[in-house]
Amino acid sequence: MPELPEVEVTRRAIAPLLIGRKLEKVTTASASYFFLTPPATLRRRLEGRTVERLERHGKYLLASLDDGSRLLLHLGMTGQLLSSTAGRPDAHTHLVISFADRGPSLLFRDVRKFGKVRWLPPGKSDPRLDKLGLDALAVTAEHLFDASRRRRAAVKTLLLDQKVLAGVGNIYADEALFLAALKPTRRARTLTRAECARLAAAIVSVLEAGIIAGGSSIDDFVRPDGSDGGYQEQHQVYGRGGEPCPRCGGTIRRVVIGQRSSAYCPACQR
DNA sequence: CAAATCCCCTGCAGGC
DNA sequence: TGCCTGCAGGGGATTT
Repeated sequence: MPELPEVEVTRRAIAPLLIGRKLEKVTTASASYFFLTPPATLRRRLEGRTVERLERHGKYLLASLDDGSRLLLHLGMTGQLLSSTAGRPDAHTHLVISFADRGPSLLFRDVRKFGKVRWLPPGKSDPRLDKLGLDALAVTAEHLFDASRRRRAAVKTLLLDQKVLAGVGNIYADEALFLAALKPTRRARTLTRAECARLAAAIVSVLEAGIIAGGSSIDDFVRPDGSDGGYQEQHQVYGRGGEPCPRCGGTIRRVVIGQRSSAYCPACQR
């Protein structure tokens, strides 16, 4: 499932596929939950435009076009942005963008349709973007400490709240909490400044390692060239409930926190 | 404001 | 073999 590292890996890979190229033809699937902007409007607004920049905000991608408008993309659970050199469009391909230079096209596939695409007129933003908290790569101990003071909820819930921290999802939350030796069920407001410092460092560490490894390829994530990321091989606890803890050998426990499965070592994480 | 719940969607694993 | 159920989960909307 795409989180900050997977979105960043995707951004870096598709930036050269988008920037400076003129969008010639946009092909869309039928209207669905996926399209926040109706397909016909999307085609009309995009065709003929040139992409100038491609930025990441948390788990969102934002492409700036040459008329001042912007294209907002979210990969949801199973979204993939692919070069046409990596595969043909199929029943799960909702968007195909071809370019005036006749080079490789860009495909947006998403099996579960939790992904989103929206065209933003010049000068207009989107509440989804406006609500985002600090980018997770820039997290600090102070930020976590301040944000957690009024929170009775589990620290893991805090990490998953995109209004607090933008980019962390279920995998990297579990991995960061393991690295910081903090139990995911700990009440956020009970964290000390020292623990917040450990947690902030752990978050940055696992996210950067995830980017370097090319993301975590579980479920559907693949890189835009079709290759798998490698970070799943470095997962210490995520998806490993019942297996031995890599640090102490005890058994990793699986619990549900805020409707999400979580894995942690009861001995190592307090 | 925080927190809990439901829902969108599809593929797959497990049970019988 | 095949049907049915439950589960995975980002995040918005709604309710408490």
